[in-house]
Amino acid sequence: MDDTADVNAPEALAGSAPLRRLSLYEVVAEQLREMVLEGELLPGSRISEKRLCESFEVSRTPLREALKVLANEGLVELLPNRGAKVTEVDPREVADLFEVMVELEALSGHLLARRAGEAEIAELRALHRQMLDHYRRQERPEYFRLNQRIHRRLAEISGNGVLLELETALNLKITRARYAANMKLGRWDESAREHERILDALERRDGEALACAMRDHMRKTGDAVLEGLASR
Amino acid sequence: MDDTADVNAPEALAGSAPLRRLSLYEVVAEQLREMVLEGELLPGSRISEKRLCESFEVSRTPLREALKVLANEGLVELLPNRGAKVTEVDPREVADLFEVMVELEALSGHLLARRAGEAEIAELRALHRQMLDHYRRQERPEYFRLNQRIHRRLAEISGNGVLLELETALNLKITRARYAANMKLGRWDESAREHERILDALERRDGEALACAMRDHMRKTGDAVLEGLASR
DNA sequence: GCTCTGAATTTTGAATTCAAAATATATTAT
DNA sequence: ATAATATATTTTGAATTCAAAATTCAGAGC
Repeated sequence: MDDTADVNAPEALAGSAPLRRLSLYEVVAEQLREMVLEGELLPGSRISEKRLCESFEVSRTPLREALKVLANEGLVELLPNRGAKVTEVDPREVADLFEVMVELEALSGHLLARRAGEAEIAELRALHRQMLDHYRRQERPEYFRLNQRIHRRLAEISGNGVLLELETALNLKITRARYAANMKLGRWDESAREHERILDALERRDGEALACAMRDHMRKTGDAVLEGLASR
Repeated sequence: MDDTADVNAPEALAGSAPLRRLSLYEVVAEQLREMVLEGELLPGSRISEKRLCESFEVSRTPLREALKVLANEGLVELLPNRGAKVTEVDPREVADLFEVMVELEALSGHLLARRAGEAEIAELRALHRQMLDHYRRQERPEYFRLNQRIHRRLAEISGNGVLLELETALNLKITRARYAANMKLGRWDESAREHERILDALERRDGEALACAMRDHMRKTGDAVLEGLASR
């Protein structure tokens, strides 16, 4: 307990400080989240508090608080008196997840057709065009990023805060399932065409068509992920 | 730090111990949850850690862990460096809540019609009859309890774990909104008739009708709660 | 040789302590 | 008397400490 020199490293994130009123446990939670999502911490593996404390250079208090947050998000499991483990990706649960997500997307579609402003539709169209550019240039990471951003924007513009929260939360698990299925993004072309359909319906403000398009898109994504999970 | 005699009170919950491997923070979280739901801690009020620690007779560590859990459930808000406050009941958010819940109920209905076993349908019918008994005898608390139990059972039997979790989580906030609207249960008669419709559709295994009935029931509940909230 | 029992060690749960931020109070100058 | 600043107190954030539970490992018994 004495070989590491500086226990407190206050110069850790010095330099630019736009707004860093972040509690320590929030920083740790975000790091952990990423590690779990990207598979750096493998599903099913036990989490040693000591190891993580050392790697993050924080005490156990904020780490344990962060673990509680992650547990509520369903990324880790807290076993009584025996620490935490990363939750397994259960295909059954993933199926349930998509079954719900599909309906949330449909609701989103109905709301969007009613509530989206002209400016917002234009913004989405612009994002869509950008994404297509990346598609043509085969720039996967950028494509993926824009894809995510469009979906988030759609949820935001539907104007229902609860819906946005739920979609965000479920999307966490979906992202994880994707990684687990070794398909950070599958179905480039198909997916792009489905997005086209979504944008079209939105511009026509055809709620029913939009709901169907979004529902379909999510359903197909789900099928692909589940297939990927099955063939491991 | 000296007037209270025993800091550690190990004889707190002695006696019956069917299984008590409950972490302290879980117990505290459950207590807090109840206090917030029942309005014992008023919306908007600041939470003093010291006061609560003393009243619960625990140290700040488990209390703070519990607060983090409640924050994720949306019952309290964590302000950086200035503690926690009970979240306000925002009619706008409650409206969003029901907008989503209505669709989740519809999904639940579709799944139920497909997946419920005969035995489970019989069980639900039995619970329904019991509830009607309490209705006839005007036993409000028992009626309310059965009502809740039926809804939970419906969610369970629909066989989608994610759906069950979401409905449970959202139901927390709905319960809180009900209390805030001073209507622990409104619409006895209407509600009973709607339940009748639900049971009928389920016994006929008419997915469409069941989804409609459940959707309607939730929508009407929402309208009533929102009306109650508006007239405060 | 294997299993079961029982210490020694490690790991977790919870209380306490220390430090920093925020709030309240007092003091002084205008 | 009021307002602004400085100081004291309280309250929160995070590290440390202490105790209890679980795990590991050794040895005895079969």
